[in-house]
Amino acid sequence: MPQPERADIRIATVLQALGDPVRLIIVRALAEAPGGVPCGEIPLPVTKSTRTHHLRTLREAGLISQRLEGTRRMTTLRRDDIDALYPGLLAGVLAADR
Amino acid sequence: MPQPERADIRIATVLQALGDPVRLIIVRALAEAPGGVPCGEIPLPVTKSTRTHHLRTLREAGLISQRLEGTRRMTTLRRDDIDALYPGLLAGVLAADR
DNA sequence: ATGGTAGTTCGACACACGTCGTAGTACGGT
DNA sequence: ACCGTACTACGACGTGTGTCGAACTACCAT
Repeated sequence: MPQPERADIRIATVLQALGDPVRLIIVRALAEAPGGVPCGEIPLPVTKSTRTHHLRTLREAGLISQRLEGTRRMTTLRRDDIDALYPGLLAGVLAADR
Repeated sequence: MPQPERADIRIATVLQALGDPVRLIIVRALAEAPGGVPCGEIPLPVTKSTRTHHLRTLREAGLISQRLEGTRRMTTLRRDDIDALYPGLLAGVLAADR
């Protein structure tokens, strides 16, 4: 499950990852559940494989972290890392009405 | 010079516009010059036409505003609008070292 | 063991995107 | 009037991206 260190996270990659409606849904859902969520439980208007694709994009950008838990992949937002690198960014994104 | 009203700015479009290295250079340069800058004066590693393309992307996303001033296009960051819609977002982006 | 649940991987496909060069427009100065 | 400066517009090209279905893997329960 490759995932960048905090020092390797790039702002352009993070912003590009956030700039997709489906991935925004994921990030918003994860922000509501600080303990993490089985990624399959987030309702998304796409198929399983597309879901996997978006989760990989977010993970490789450094926005989320995934750990195996039995047959599920527990997904959490890396809020501490993102807040440390880009203070206010997530708050601004999550505050958006549209 | 089409440019969205504040109410028509979409977070996904804004983030997608910010998720490009060249456009990040532009936004950072504009953030340093609150009064606006002739867009040709920002050093960019691309040709004129590509520069125009990126400026249009930023303008249509609602991030910048351009007004004609003689033969130059004065470009300003719409910081008030973005800060009002997504408080902290620009601060986080601009705080990024990498 | 068997089967079901949860995800990933692999092509494939259409479309969007960044880039360029060339041509065009518009304004200002000489 | 003419020319230079500053940018925009238009196509073209290669690459990246979001989407899907089908096949595969891993784990748990029965």
